[in-house]
Amino acid sequence: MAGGSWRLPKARPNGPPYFSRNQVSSALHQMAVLLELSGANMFRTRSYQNGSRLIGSLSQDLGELVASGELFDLKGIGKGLGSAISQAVGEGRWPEDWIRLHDETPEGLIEMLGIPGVGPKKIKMLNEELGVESVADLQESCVKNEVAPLKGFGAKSQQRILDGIDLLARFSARRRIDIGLRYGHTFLSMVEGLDGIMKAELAGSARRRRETIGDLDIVAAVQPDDVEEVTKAILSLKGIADVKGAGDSKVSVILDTSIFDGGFALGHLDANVLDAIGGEDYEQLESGGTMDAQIRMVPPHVFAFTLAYFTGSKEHNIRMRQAAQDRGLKLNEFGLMPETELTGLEAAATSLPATDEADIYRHLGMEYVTPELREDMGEIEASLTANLPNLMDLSDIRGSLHNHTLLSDGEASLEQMAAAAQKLGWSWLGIADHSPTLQVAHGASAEDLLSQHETMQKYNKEWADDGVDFRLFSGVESDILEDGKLDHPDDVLSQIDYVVASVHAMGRWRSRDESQNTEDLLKCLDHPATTVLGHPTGRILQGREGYEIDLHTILESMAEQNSNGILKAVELNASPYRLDLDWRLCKRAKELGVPVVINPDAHSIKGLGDIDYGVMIARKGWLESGDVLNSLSADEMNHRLLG
DNA sequence: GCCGTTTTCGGCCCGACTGTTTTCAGTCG
Repeated sequence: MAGGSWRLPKARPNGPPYFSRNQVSSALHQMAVLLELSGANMFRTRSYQNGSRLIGSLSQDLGELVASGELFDLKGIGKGLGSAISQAVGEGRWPEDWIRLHDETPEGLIEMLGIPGVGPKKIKMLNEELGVESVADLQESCVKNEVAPLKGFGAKSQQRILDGIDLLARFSARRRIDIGLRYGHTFLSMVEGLDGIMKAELAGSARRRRETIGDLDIVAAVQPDDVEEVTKAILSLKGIADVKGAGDSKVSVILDTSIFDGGFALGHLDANVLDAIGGEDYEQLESGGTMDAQIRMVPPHVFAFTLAYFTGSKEHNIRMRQAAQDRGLKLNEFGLMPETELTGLEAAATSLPATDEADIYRHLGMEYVTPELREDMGEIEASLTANLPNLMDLSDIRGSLHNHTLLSDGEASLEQMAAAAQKLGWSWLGIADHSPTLQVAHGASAEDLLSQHETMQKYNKEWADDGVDFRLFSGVESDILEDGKLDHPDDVLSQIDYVVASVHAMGRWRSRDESQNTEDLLKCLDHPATTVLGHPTGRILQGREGYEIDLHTILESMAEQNSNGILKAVELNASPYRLDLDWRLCKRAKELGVPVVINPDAHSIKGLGDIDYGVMIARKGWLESGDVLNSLSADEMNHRLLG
């Protein structure tokens, strides 16, 4: 969710519209959390949450929706939210009661929501009874034994809160997808190998390929008679640092890096990324990191239902349940059945059968929805009308445009990178080393750039003569300077094949507002040499927010140029630290007809492998092979770049 | 706060777990 700061977004100076989609979405999200803390009706809270999601994923222009009054036609926006948003966007003022609620709520209470087992009701009570206003206050109260005597609390609750605070302090709960999947696949293969496990699969956000993963969910099919033995076997597996609980159907553990035989290493990081995540200290944190995992054991005949349920998302599940209700059925983790007095596994005896998840969708008149798409972002409707995309996959990749060599801050030579790309089965590779302004990355001079271009031409000719289906394209990752200017003179840029234009001066860009940043990027994209917009928001996952930018406007402008036959592609930076373009906007780029190019931003041979994460996110963003430049042959790519 | 053709009130997805209770509230996914 957008935000980070818990103040209501500040109005632009020159409205209307005074607020962007992202800002309104962020304000609604903040309100939902604050309302929850104030003890408001949970359904009211949910309305704000739904509103936040809805506005955040709008493709239409919010200013126009407000001006025309069509805002009120959106399902989920009624009189209350509609007039609040209209006033904010039209006049630049948030409603008085929103401002008041912000002023009245200590920020520490929001932080307290992160403690496991502590929710809004308990926070409210702790605040009212003990005057607790922050995590630190709460810790102190627990130590002084003030919490246990409170009604509804007790000695165990108090200890659990203390443990939770400890956990919170050690590391924020979510991990990047590369780390999460390494833990997930390693642990899954260990569990799969145990006697009594008939089959097992990764569920949850890892299976949905979210960019960050909270904890691992594994669903396993086990005969009821074997559960006890299997539980024992799981608990004796390597890599388990702590056992949080082990019941009849669920084992909950904390994994640490001892699960990895060969130790745990990070790949090469560019200086910008290192800077954002706190340099070497972070590596320490990383190697000391842990990951929570839950294994749920169910009888084989309910496996598909449990897998679907724990794959989520929560929002997707809600829609699925409604679809079941529409057919007079009830859907839960045990089955899909007529309404009955029975509950749990007993009720499941009356369930329609499902050997896999596709059966569940089929019973509801839907096409199978691949896990990546289960976010309630239009997949339910597409599934009901048989309009789901035919998603791309790794085998569609034939090259990528944004990679580095020794010429700037890469670790491998041009020759090594080319050989590695060929080994991957690619038909082409684009090299885009840094431009001079980015001194921290040893940005290459114009002379060096052009000399490397010559070398590539020479290799290309040799390959062509030998009948080798491989070609290098020479580009540059140009910094975007003041006023949207590029970092080399036009006569240099015109000699190479393409330009990836990226923002690196994060300090300056983050200190400016959305409209200024957007304006500069639009100017840069108007430059005839600019082909690709690199890591469009500059975000580092778990590290820093990107600069503010109206990507909808940017993409619309790029769409217009493409429709005039001018290639302007948006990068999906595949580094697991970035995954920028965000998957939610991949779908928008596709709708607009803006080509996406998945780029590993490789600084080493190994770095090329990050393309995998890019493909995961591209799939999550509904992309088909025809939506990405990576699927083009070398000849087609040559034609798109050079006409 | 939103929704709706049995519309202006009474619903809003569902179940497990935990710790606190003596029949349940809060939290979580």
